Amino acid sequence: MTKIDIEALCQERGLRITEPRRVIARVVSNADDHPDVDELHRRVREVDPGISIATVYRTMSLFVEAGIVERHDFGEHKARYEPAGDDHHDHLIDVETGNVVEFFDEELEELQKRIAKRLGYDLVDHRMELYGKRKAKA
Amino acid sequence: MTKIDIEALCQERGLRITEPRRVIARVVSNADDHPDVDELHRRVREVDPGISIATVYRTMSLFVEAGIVERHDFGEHKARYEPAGDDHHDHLIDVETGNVVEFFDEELEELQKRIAKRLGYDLVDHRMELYGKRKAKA
DNA sequence: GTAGCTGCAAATCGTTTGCCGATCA
DNA sequence: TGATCGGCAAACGATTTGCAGCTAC
Repeated sequence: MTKIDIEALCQERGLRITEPRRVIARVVSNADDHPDVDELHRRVREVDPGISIATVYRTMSLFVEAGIVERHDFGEHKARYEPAGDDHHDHLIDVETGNVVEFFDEELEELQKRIAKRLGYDLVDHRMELYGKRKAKA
Repeated sequence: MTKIDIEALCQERGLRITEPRRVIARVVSNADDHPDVDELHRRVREVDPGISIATVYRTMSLFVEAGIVERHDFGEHKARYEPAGDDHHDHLIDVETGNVVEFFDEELEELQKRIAKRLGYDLVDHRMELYGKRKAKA
């Protein structure tokens, strides 16, 4: 989905543009789901079987720091990633299938800020996941 | 805070009431913060230095399953616990001190259900944490 | 007495890191 | 060429588990 511009990314931080980084960037860019590291590694190896999982970890950290990828923790004790768009959104996880549905709700965003404020804090970040069961089709 | 009735708990599931369980129950009951396993273990050992961390883990799982303790993951990659009251609440974590503030907001609860519904799901559970920075005192 | 518990240490799982040869600017 | 990289395997931190002895019932 979101194209990752490694060239620019590396340029502006004096990093090298290497084959592994190119491949990993492409894989993440193409992901329209929320793959974990193993899944990313699997996809990466389809392109270049020599890339190690350590490199996937290192590169993902790089991307997260650069702000072009978001790391999530959906309570499975392992990281899941998605390309960071400019659109903020939260997640609803289907408890039966593990599927992740993205959503955005302005009212929710506002409410959160208001709650933080009421408690004497400025909202810096938030984590919000809904866990739901698909409603029976009517 | 919330008194844990191990006698009853063990009774109804055919478990033994042992010294370690008694001690751990007391420590958790007395906690008015959100201790992690190491902290629990430390407190437990003040009462009985022989209790191992494995037992703390095992017993906490027991309590969580029994629904008398809640396990949280505030994004530190380790569990934090609190006695489960009948009052549901969410958490705001002070990003500077790590302090946890509990809060409840009816509007928020409603909104979450509404959002899930809108997406075609019945809300089963939710996780919501606000991360805030204390506002400068006026 | 015996099934269930516990301590200990080893195993697991996701993730990080030290080392050293390989590679890109 | 020389600083970065990346592969490999060892290290790590939280948590779990196998085993063998202990204890509540």
